Amino acid sequence: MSDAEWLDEREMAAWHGFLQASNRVGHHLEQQLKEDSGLSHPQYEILVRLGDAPDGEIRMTELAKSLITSKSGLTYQVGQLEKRGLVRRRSCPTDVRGVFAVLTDEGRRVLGDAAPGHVAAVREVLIDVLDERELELLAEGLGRVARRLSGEEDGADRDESRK
Amino acid sequence: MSDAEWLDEREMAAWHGFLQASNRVGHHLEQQLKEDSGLSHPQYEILVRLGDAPDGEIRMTELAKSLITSKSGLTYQVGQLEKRGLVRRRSCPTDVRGVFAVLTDEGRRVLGDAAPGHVAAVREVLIDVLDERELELLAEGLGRVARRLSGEEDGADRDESRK
DNA sequence: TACGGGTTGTTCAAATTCGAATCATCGACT
DNA sequence: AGTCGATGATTCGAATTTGAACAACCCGTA
Repeated sequence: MSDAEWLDEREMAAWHGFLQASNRVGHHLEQQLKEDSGLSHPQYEILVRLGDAPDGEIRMTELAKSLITSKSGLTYQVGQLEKRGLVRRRSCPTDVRGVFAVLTDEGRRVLGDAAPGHVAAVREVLIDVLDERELELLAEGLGRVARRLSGEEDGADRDESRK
Repeated sequence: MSDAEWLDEREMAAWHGFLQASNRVGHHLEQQLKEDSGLSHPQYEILVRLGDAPDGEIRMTELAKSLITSKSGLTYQVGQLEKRGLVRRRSCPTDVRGVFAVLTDEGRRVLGDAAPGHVAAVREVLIDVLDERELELLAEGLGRVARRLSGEEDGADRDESRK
């Protein structure tokens, strides 16, 4: 790992690009979603997970872990979605404490309506701006970065660099 | 550009990786900063910009544009920093409406204290996880992505549906 | 000089986020 | 069964973000 204490030209460019892209892309998509579907990005993500899940239902905690929000944040957002009738709560039969978030028909419909536009936006601002090579390495590299931080130590690769 | 309407395997991986990495990295660094320096990431970024600027001062609006926050958000954060004595406000001599945010000596000191740890964290979670090639393409690709969204139309190329 | 459109920064209310505290329950172990 | 530590989800308050509304001001132009 290069020189401690500072970043060289290229490292700086990568970091800056990453930071800027994160913010701008996030912002842009937030707008796009809210404008086109009246959904916030967190809400959209919740619907997507539920849409992919078998029976369209997932336990709250599991949902919170797959997303980035805190548990309380999820409680809030699911509450919002419930108000709009896009999601329903169902208590878990085998564990009284447990709660499933369930995608309603209406929720599935709204998700279906929102998805194409969102995907198009993602393509427009990110995917189509990158070439094959970049896309490939982005997926690989950032995937690794994300995995590192989620498991915190999934031992994926024994890279000794202790910290 | 592949098939409209959806993302193929690799595109999906790139998008997902990007999204996850953005969130996780952002979160992680937020924690690191707050823990080590008592600064939020937005606050740290304000200090950095001011630190790089000549005389350590920048006009509010310009600062808001370089960051991602709204004008009111900046007003709030600068207010917070002012409370801690890290930043001072100075009204612009040539424009009564104008306000400069100025880095104080204390602010410069705090920034100096915070920077090494933050850089180390950035290196740990992002830079050192990527290899040379990835770093190169990340800088280039994401730089392009960010530039696209900031200028909104830097004349790169006419953006018809046909990217 | 006076006009009018655009700028500058702040204030305000509403929405969202987080973390700590809370409450009830689960599960393993004695 | 009975106890104890961990877990699931919510509630609460504090901090933050945003957009709209606002007040004051700049400047080019007639």
